[in-house]
Amino acid sequence: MSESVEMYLLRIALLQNEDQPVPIPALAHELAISPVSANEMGRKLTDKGLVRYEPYKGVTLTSEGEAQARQILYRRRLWEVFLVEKLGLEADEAEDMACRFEHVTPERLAGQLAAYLDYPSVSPQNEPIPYQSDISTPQSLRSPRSLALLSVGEASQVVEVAADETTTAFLKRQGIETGSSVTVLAITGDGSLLLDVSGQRLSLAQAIAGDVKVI
Amino acid sequence: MSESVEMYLLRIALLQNEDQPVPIPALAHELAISPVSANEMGRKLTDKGLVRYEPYKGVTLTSEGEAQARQILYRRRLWEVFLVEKLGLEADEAEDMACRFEHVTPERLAGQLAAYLDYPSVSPQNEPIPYQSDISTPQSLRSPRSLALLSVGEASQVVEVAADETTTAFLKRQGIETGSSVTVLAITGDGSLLLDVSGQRLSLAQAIAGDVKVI
DNA sequence: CTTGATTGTAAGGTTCACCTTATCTTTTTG
DNA sequence: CAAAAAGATAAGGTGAACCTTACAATCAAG
Repeated sequence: MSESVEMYLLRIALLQNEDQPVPIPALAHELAISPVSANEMGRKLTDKGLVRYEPYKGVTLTSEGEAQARQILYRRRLWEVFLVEKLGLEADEAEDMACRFEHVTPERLAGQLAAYLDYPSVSPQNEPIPYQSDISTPQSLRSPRSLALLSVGEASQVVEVAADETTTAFLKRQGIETGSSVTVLAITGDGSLLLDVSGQRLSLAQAIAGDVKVI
Repeated sequence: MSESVEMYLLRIALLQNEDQPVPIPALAHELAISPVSANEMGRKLTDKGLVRYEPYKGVTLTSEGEAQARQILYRRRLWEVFLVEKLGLEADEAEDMACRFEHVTPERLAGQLAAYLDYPSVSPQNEPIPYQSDISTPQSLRSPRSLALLSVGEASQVVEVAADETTTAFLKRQGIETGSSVTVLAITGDGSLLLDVSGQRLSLAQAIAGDVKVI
């Protein structure tokens, strides 16, 4: 994987939230590259199976692409920690530098660096560091989103229940609280959901599903 | 300056000893590049004023080229120290990695790294680290060699005394230890040397001179 | 001093990641 | 719904750093 492919993947990962595809022009702008070139690269990445490209919508990382992006981000963040904590750089300089190092850091070395730094969990800017052990939750690169936004078949982990006390307590009794896993089994026309919560079926109105944040 | 230009310069610096031009085929071999390409690059470097190229002889660094090579080597060695001492890599792995980092390390960062490492004077393989302030001693790019190999008039710095304890202690009393400067005043037929060690004269048998490494 | 081995150079090709210009096609909006 | 704006794509180009093949110049050794 070339350095520029890595840059594309990482940028896409950082821009893509809520599973919204990243528009090519936005990507091009971020990477300071012409839209035509970004489009071209978009197709190359598609061929490599790293990205899904819906014209006029944008690109989305495949799980393969996301795994790669995660790796790169992991390296970048570790280097940021090193540069700031050990060498005393400013956070923004550190980001620039880390951006160079991330592309020349093999897996093993990243591991050794992580050990040296005592496995920090966040970068100097408080961004999370995606360790490989988190591979089971590839979506943790993304921000939490509402349960109501999942599509049928998607499985997620609850990270927050932002409802009133009664509702929260009710959901907890149904097995929905921070940390629990849910799978969307069905979505009705009015937006209510049928969930699988550790083997139990649960039906939720959209209004309530909207208060449950998952990653 | 591109990465590959840097690789050429560094390789030339490391191969070039005693001001002998480095033959293009040798350089090509070291860099695992075809002789034709190396020749082409030789001319490019000449155009940039980094190298002097005498056909059928080889290339020699200009002072500009040497300054660049020195910079790169400085970065590489610092990274080697870091990788071995802090991350626990083996010396040869460290060299490989350092070789990647050296090209993405700006001057300022190198300085900060040097400070962090407490300004080491040699790499894990005991190769000298050419700090900018050493510009007056261009031979420090080269590897340590035995004191016995110097010629009359040459001045050098001791980097290692690889002798038994008694000898090492004796030499230390005579002013010969890591860091001291020596000048060869004379060489006899049997290979023994007359040295100047900070104003004092000292005569050494070849057998002993062979154990003293200088740069 | 010629001949065979080195070394150099010319010519043309490849890949990568860019670029511009020009021509669609789709989406958005008045 | 039609026109303007946004986005996609096609075509062709650039420079860097490689490559191979082929031929020319030089050197070194008999």
